[in-house]
This record gives sequence, C-alpha cells and structure tokens, in this order.
Amino acid sequence: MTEVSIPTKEQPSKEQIADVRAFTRFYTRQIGLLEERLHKSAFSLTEARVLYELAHRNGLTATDLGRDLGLDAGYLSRLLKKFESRGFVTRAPAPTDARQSVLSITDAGRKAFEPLDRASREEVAGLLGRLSAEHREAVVAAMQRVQRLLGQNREPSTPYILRPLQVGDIGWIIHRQGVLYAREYGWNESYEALAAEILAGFVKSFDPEYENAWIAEREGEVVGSVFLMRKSAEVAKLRLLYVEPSARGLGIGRRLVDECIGFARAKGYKTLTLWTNDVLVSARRIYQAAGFQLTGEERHHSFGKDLVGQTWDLAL
Amino acid sequence: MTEVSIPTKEQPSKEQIADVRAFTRFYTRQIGLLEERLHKSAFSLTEARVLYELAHRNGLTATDLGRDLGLDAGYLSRLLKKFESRGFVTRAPAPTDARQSVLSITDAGRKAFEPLDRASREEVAGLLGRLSAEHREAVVAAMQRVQRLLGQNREPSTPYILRPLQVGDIGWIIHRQGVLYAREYGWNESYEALAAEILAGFVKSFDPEYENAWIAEREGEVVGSVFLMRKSAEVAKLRLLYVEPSARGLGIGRRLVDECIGFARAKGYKTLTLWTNDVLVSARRIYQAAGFQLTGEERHHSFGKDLVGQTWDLAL
DNA sequence: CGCAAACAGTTGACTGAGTCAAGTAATTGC
DNA sequence: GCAATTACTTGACTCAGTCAACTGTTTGCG
Repeated sequence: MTEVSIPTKEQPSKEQIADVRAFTRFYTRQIGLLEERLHKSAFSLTEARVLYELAHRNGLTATDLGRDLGLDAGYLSRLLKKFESRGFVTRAPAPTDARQSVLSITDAGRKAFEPLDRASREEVAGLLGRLSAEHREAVVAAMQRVQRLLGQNREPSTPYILRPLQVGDIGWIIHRQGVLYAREYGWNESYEALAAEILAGFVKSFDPEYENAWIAEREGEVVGSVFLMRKSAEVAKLRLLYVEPSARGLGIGRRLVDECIGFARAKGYKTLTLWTNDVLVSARRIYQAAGFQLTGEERHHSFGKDLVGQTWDLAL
Repeated sequence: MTEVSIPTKEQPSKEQIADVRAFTRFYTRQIGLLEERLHKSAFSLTEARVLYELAHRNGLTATDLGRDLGLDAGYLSRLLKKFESRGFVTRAPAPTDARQSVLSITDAGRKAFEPLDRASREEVAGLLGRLSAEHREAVVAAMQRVQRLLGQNREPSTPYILRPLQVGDIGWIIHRQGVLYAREYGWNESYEALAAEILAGFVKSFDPEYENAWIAEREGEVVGSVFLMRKSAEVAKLRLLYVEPSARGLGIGRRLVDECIGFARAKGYKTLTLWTNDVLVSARRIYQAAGFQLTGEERHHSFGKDLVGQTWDLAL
C-alpha cells in the first residue's frame, strides 16, 4: 500500500530492483536451507528436479526437460542414461520426430523418488509449521502472486469468472476504487466515501428479486465489479462499474455491462440508466458500444475536482 | 481472498505445502535464469554472494558469512584467502576474539565487484521491465511479504506506526473487518455494510477539529484502526476499533484506544462512549483496562447472529 | 526436389565448486 | 584448570556441470 514517490511508468525504480535482488538473495538462502537435508540422499538436486518433473508430467522429451529446468543437454543425456540403466526411466521413440524420445518414469523410479519427495514435503511443512495459520496463508498467497505475475504462462486458462457478492467484496471494491481513482484522476477521499455509502445501501436494502451484483474474479483475485440497483419498477440503475488496470483489455467491462443489461431485461425493467463522469473514457466507450445514449450532462465539483457528470440511458 | 475449505489451525495443509514447493521450483529456475549471464563473469555465484555481503555489511567475520550464506567453512576460508591475495579483502584481528578476523572489502574489491553488481541489476531490471508498472509494484510487494513473513528477523525495528487516514483506508478497513468477523464469528455481510455506512458518514461529515482517525501501519500494511466521532459537544464516540490477528499482542489496540482518550480529553469532551458486542472479548479487555464502565447491555439479532450488545462509557 | 541450416540427442574431455575430515589455536563452561 | 567447543585452516577428493565435436533427423527455402 505504500505509494511510490515518483511514479515510474516505464522503467523499474532503483528501489524495486534492490528489493527484488534482496528477495532473490533471501530465497537463494532459503532454497539452500530446504535442500541441505536433501542432498544427503541418493540423488543430487538436479536429479531430484528431473525426477520430479518426470513424476508429475507426461510425454516429456529430453529437450523439454533441459529447457524447463535450464540444464545442459549433455549433462541431461548422461543423467537420463543413468536413470534408464537403473530402471527408473524408459524411453519410447517419439511418434512425430525420430530424433526425440518420450520419457516416462517407471514404478521403480517413483518408488526411488518417494523418500526424497516426502523429505522435501516434510522440510516445507517444517518451514510453514513455524508460522501461525494466518501467516501461513499469507505467505502462500504472496508466493502464488509472485509466481503468477512473473510466470511466463501469462494467460491463465480461464481469463476470469463472474460470481455473486461475498463477504469482504464491498470493502475491497471501495478500497480499490478509492485508490485507483485517486491515482488516475486525483480524486480525493470523498469518492471513496461515496462508494462506501452506495454499497452500504445496496447491501442493506438488497432485493435479490430485482437487484444483483457481479464480481469478476481472476485467479482468486477480484478484478472487476458492477452493481444493478432498482430505482423504480421501470428503471434500473447500473452503478460502480470498474475493472482493475491489470485486467483491462479482456472484455471484462463489456461483459459486466452485458450481464446487467440481460438481468434488467429479464426482470422487466424498461430503462437502464447510469451516471458517470466524462473523464472515465474507457467506461464511456463500453456504454456507447452497448447502446446507451447520453441524456444529460452537468458540471459539478466533486471529489476535489471540477468534473462533468453524464447520465446515460438504455431503452430495454 | 479464497477461503480455505477446512481451516487448519495447527498443521500446514497438503495444498499449502504443494504450493510452496511449486514456488520454490519456480524460483529456483528463476534464479538460474538470472544467474545465467552472471556466471560468465570473473566470479562464481558464491564469490559474488560473498562480495555482495562484504560490500553491504561491516564488521563481518568468516563465521558470520558462512552462517548467513550457508557455506562450508573450509571452502570459505580458501575463498577469502584468494580474495585477500588479489587485494579485494583485508583481514584485521578481531578485538574480542583472537581466533576471528574482521573482514572488510577494499576499494579494489568494490571496483572488481561493480561490473558484476551492475550486470545483476540490469538482469533484474530486464525481468521487471517486461511487466506493467502495476504488476511490477505488485510483484515487489508480494516478494517483500514473503520475505518478511518467512524471515527470521521476526521483529521489525519499528513494530508499528500510527498515521492519519489516507485514500483507500476506509475501503480496506471495511474489507478486513468484514472478512475477519465473518471468519471469526460467522457474521454475515450486513456487518460489512454497517462498517461501510459508518465510515462513509465519517468521511462525509468529518470535522477535523473534533474528530479523528488513527491507522496503525506495520511495514507498509494497515494492521489496525480506530475512529473517534463527535456525538455531541460533550460526548465523543469511539468506533470500529480493530487489530489484525497477525499484529495482535503488540499493544496496538491499547495504543489506539489511548490515542482516542487523549484526543477526546484535549478537545474538551466530558464522556467517551462506545458500543460493542460481548463476543469481542479481547476488545472488551482493552476497554476495561482503559477504565471504561459497562453502562448498558441489550440482546439483538444482527449480522446473522444472536448477540449481546454492550455500551461502555468513560468519564474524561 | 534437393540441400543448407537448425535441431535432438550423444559422447569425450575437462574443471572447479563444494565436501569432508583432520588439525591448530583460542575461548568457554563448569 | 581442564574438557568441550569454537574459529579457522589445510589436504585430499569427487562429482555436478560445461564445452565442443559428432551423428542422425527435420525444417526451410530457392
């Protein structure tokens, strides 16, 4: 939550680089500690890594292994030969390419790997066991975050899911909108307060028959949301549409608006209305594309800025 | 934000262990990639680590280095001898223990290390440079989180600081309280809505002359908060006291209440009042210790539970 | 098609990072 | 005051990992 003094758009800051290096040093040591016990076993660290991959993935070739683990081809070749001679691994000619063989681990290989695998699990369990349940959860979540952000598998298999509101969501959305609009448009804390007021009212008077909320979640994180509220029997209001900057470009905003429109139609509303500000350009594009018409504009001073408020309506 | 299906209080779950191991494998590879270029330099990885430590810390002995980097004493001894013969390092007899020497890096050592250091920085800059500014910030924050939680330096130098309200705080506090009380006491989303309503009102009608908020922050994270609101010229109300489970036991709750009391006295209030529920045991202890008296109790059904509300007053 | 370039994997020849055990001198603990 | 421990050194070794040269196969392109 610390705000960087000089927001660097393009280049990583010195502090960020230093922090990452500090983490790398730290984790290098951590890995060293975790492996200390293991390298007394029958397998070297690299052998263990290779066995692990073979045990957990199918249809691997030597090239795959070398690429994914960063190993020298020659070294790997010998290593596999040793495994084959001990009966831990078998090679089958690859159907498509006669140069390659498909590797698979044998039962004997799994059996030989098991103690090592268990030792590794115990080692990690010991590390985590020292922490409270709270901290343990937090560590795992943070690791996943690092891995996901740094990982090359940039596109998750499911780009996002929509789900109903849960406890914790409205606070999170208030927080993120507050921070985001402060950063992007310089709005002050009164916007955050407005979001809090709207959402408090939404939950308090929530009518599941005529109202709804959609939360976009991506890999366990909230990345967008929208709320549909009943204004009258004929008019529904779309409120607080937002998409995380990191999740933009996936069509989440459009999808959220479409869900609102579909729900409003199904519930028999005649009009879907919304209020926004002209500075929110990307949101406006979504509204326009969805068929909303601008029906009113007015200048106002809110959130510490001079703004132009806009009302958009969609006939359902 | 994913809720664990079966909350394990004592032992790390299989999933957590698997996740940590996955991360370790991932980062092992990552470190390998970062070092690929470096090991073409004049120094081995271990030599670089030793030089790094020497360049950034003072008064190190060989034992310190061996312990912190996990190196064999014999290997380290030879390594230092080599550095000494090249004029990168000097040894001075340790004042307290004639067996030890205090190591220090020379200017020549720094100079020899510099290209390596720069290459490492560039490598990391390259890694981070592929990310958007958003993602970059998130990665660094998550790494720091892992390091802090896993690091042995359990106690930060400043256990916590108090600061005024910032944009983003109220949403964050609503979120955390919602999640926390749902988890600990099974309260439903209406508590979160109540918190949102209270805080929206606080910000909207905030009178800095007679009202205040204190946020407890620890290593850049919000770990507690309290709000003081004006009820009348003579009565102030303390609201929404909370401390993160991970930061309990540091006296943060007590400190927040004390700040409220001091502020209320300074502003000439005659009474400080608050409303709580009897299930919030640790909060009650703080109020009692601070001299609050229980002045009323009533049963109510709120937040999906049968509760006993309590009013506590303190004469100022 | 045909041929050069690239690729998958193998093998030989190294090297140097890291280990292990035994030893010295100083310090600590009882 | 003496045994146990600690800080460091040294000798002897090994094995993980590198590099380059080679075989057979596939790909790309005129």
